[in-house]
Formats: sequence, structure tokens, C-alpha cells
Amino acid sequence: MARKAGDALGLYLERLLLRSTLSDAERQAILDLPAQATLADVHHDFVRIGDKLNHACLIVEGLVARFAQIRNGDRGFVAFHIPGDMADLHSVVVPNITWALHAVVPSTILRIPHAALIDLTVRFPALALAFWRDCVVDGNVMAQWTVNIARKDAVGRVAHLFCEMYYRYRVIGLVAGGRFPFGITQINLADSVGLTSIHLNRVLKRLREEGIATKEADSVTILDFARLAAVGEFDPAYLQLRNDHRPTRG
Amino acid sequence: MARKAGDALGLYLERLLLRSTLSDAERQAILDLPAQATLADVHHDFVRIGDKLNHACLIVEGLVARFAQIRNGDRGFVAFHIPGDMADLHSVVVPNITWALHAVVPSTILRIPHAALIDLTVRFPALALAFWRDCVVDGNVMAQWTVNIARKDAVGRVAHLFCEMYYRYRVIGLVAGGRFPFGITQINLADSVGLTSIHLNRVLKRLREEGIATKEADSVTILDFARLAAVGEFDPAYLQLRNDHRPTRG
DNA sequence: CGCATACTTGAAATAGTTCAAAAGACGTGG
DNA sequence: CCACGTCTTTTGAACTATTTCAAGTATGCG
Repeated sequence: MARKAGDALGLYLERLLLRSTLSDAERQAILDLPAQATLADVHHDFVRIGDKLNHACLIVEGLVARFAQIRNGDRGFVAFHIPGDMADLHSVVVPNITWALHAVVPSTILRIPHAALIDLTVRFPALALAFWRDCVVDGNVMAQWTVNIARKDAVGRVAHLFCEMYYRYRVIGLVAGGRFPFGITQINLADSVGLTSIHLNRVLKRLREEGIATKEADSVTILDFARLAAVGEFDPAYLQLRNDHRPTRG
Repeated sequence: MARKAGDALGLYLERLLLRSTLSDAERQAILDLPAQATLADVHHDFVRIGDKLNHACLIVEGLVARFAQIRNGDRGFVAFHIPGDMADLHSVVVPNITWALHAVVPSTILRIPHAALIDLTVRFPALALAFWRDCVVDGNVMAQWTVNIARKDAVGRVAHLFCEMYYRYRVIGLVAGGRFPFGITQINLADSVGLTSIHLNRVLKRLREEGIATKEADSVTILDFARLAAVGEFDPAYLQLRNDHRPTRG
């Protein structure tokens, strides 16, 4: 079940191929990237605001959140990263960190030097486009979160998030019987949808009682996806999970 | 006062140079981009969800919002674009549009073919990085909006937005005496901070009565920036307005 | 002048927060 | 393996920021 760190670059290559078409040489260049595996303990902030990074973090195993803190100590999560995500690929072009990374569960991280990634963009323009594309999709997801929090009620926000994570986990083969790993506390989940943990608890209760979805200690189980998607007004288009971005070249 | 469309590519070059270092040849390549100017009437959605674009939109004059609509008709704005912004640069790598563009005031748009932009990324790797970098900063701004809406009260959200727009307009030389152009209706402003227009109106009243900032029909005037920034918990780091992204090459 | 759109204000309703407390889960050390 | 402390989940009750509903005023345009 546990993925070995050695598989990790293959996992990332699969991620890129989900949205970009790459030649054999380009694929091999990804697999040949230098990388160093590290572990992040649960609730450890392994990238902090103000850091100046020289490496990007590929999530191999676990669950990571990107977040900021406001003055009263409240946290606002802006993204989740699951295995196969390069959680701060954006740091390659903007190394001054304004968003921290937090291990929601114990996680395995592969550090990849910026220099190696930049070198690939020079040697392979298609990889520059692929990296850029993945950052754009990451932005799409954040935009969707903004709309959810701004314009949907508490149940809709949670429902939408569950749908999103369901799709994302399914792509990496970690959904089985409507269930996917999501060992997040209700406190952290509340931070990701802009609610208090108390109210989040009541939302989960309602989804459970209505037979739509349940949250266990280490996972989420979706019982009725159609209703969940309806409640969350979910449309997966923004996740760009099909490879149809081939540019219209002149 | 009005900018001519011919200046527009120079305006965009300035934007890129704000965060990226470019050679003479790279600068010239930007200035030589093919482009076609168009006008967008006020409240016209000139890019719609589901479109498949083959050009990107540079804002030359005016104010544009990126948004999505939810089922009950409510809109959620996720970004504002001011002159010099390539509002949908991300469409170069993800041409399947999931976010519409709306002219908040009558706006002049310069359409630049994707093919020409992709061609530049192949010829000049530094331009690929520059475009990618600008999309990452755009994502930073969305992430900040998410935190604001998720974790700040109504006054804090509006205060933060005014601070952000103040900084962004200052960079393009459109702030004078604490005043910058912002001819947005209260309805649209409410859509950008996740409030109803009625409550937004009360927030503006309060900022006005406390002598912090005023909203006029076509502009915002900041009377006391220090207090506005304190109320909004504003820190401009996420806007990345300094050019210090030179990669640490091996 | 008249209509449409945007702004302003008030009063009632409510979704979500805050405060408070108890019950369950989990690991650690005795 | 039991006792203890810590962290998380759950529930209740009071409170409040924001919404909703409603009406009236300004502003601009044909």
C-alpha cells in the first residue's frame, strides 16, 4: 500500500501527462530529476512564510495544506496537496514564500532543486509549458475555493470540497468504494472552508444523517455522489483532468 | 489621460519587467507581438465559461473582473484586472475556459494570439519563466482573497481589497493623492468580497465615517492608509512587486 | 419627463459564531 | 494494563454579524 519514494518521480510524471503531452526525452528528463526524500511529522509546518526556497516539494505520501495565518491566530487554508502534487512548484519562479506548507498527516516529501527544474525548462520548452500549466490549474482550484467560500452556505462548501478531493484521489487510484484517505481533523477541515470547527461538526452530522457522505478519522466515504455534487454545485471542469490542451499552433 | 492601444505592449513589458529580468531581444520580442485592439462595453462578459480561446486578453484601459456564477445567479469574483494585466494569460496553457471575464467599466482589450505567445516561450526560455511567474503571482492574489473571505470580517475584507488595489494602481502610476480609479458598482464590489451589496454599503459608510477611505462613483480615495492596512491586516508581500526572483542557478 | 439602475436606510430573520461542558480516542508511563 | 493527560469530537444555549425583505432617494439616460 505504501508508496516507495523511488516511485515518486514516476508519480509526478503521470501527473504531468494527465494534462500535457511529452516526448520520450522529456519524460526521461523528469524521471532523472535529482531528488531527496524527507519526512514531515503531522502538524509540522515544513515550509514557512518568509522562507527563500531553492527546492520544490513533491508530495509522495500523505496530505499537505497550503495556508496563511491572520493576526488572531486563525488559519486559512488555500489548497490541499495529495500524492503526485508538486505542492510549491510555483516557488521555482517565485522563491519568496508567502504561503506556508503544513503536513495534515505524516507525509513523505521529495525535495527537487529549483536549479534542476529551471534547467529542464531551458532544454525542453514543452516542460516549461507543462509546469506552467500545472500552476495554472492550481490557480483554478484556488479560484473555485474563493467562489465556494464567498457564495455557498456551509453544507455546500463542504460538499464541494469532498467532491473535489474525490475526483483528485480517483485520478491517483486511491478511491475504493466511494472512500478515499483524508485523515484531517475537523479543526483543519474547518480552516479549509472558512467555518468554525463547531459548525463544521454540525455540517458533517447533517451529511451523515442524510446518507450523503461520512467523515471517518482517516477517510471520507461518499454514499451518494449525485446528491453530494448537487448540494455542492460541483462541476469538475475546473480540475482540467483531461489532456486536451494541445495549443493551436500557427 | 487615455492610453493609446499602441502603448499597450509597452505597458505589458513594464509589467513583466517588474518581476523578471529580460534581455534586449526578449524585450523587443514582447513589443513585436501581434495584437488586435477591441472594446468591451460596460457589464459585457467578453470571455465566457466553456469558450475555447486562441488568444489572450491584455487590459489596456478600464477594469475587468474574472468570475463564476452559481446556480441561484449569484456571482463570485475571483480577480480584478487593471491596465497592464494579461487577464487570461493562463488560457495560453489551459485554453478551456472555466472563468468568465466581465468589463466592470468600459474597457479596451488587446487580443494576442496564443500561437505568438507560445512561439516566444520556445525561442526565449526566459519569457516562458516570466509568463509562468506572472500566472503564479495571479494565483498568490487569489489565495489571499480566499483567506480574506474565509477569515476576516466584512470591514477587513473591503479594507484589504482597497489596499491591494491601491498598490496595484500605484505601480502603473494611476494613484494621485491617495485616489485611484475604481468605477465599480457596489453590487460588483460586493461580489468581490463575498457580501451582499446592502451590507457592503454599510461597510463603506463606516469606512467613510471613520475617515479611513471613501468610495466615489468612479474612484476610491484612501484617507488614512495606515489605519486601512491595519483593519485589513494588509501585507503587500504576496503581490511580489519587487524584481528579486532571479533563480539560484547551479 | 419618465424609466432604469444604483445607492441608502430600517427592521426582522437567520446562518454561523462564541462560550461552555462533556464524552470519546489515543498514547505514554507507571 | 490501568491511570492520566491531551487532543478531538459532539452537543447545548446564547449571541451577533450578515442577510433578507421592504421602501425610499438619488442619478443618469433617451
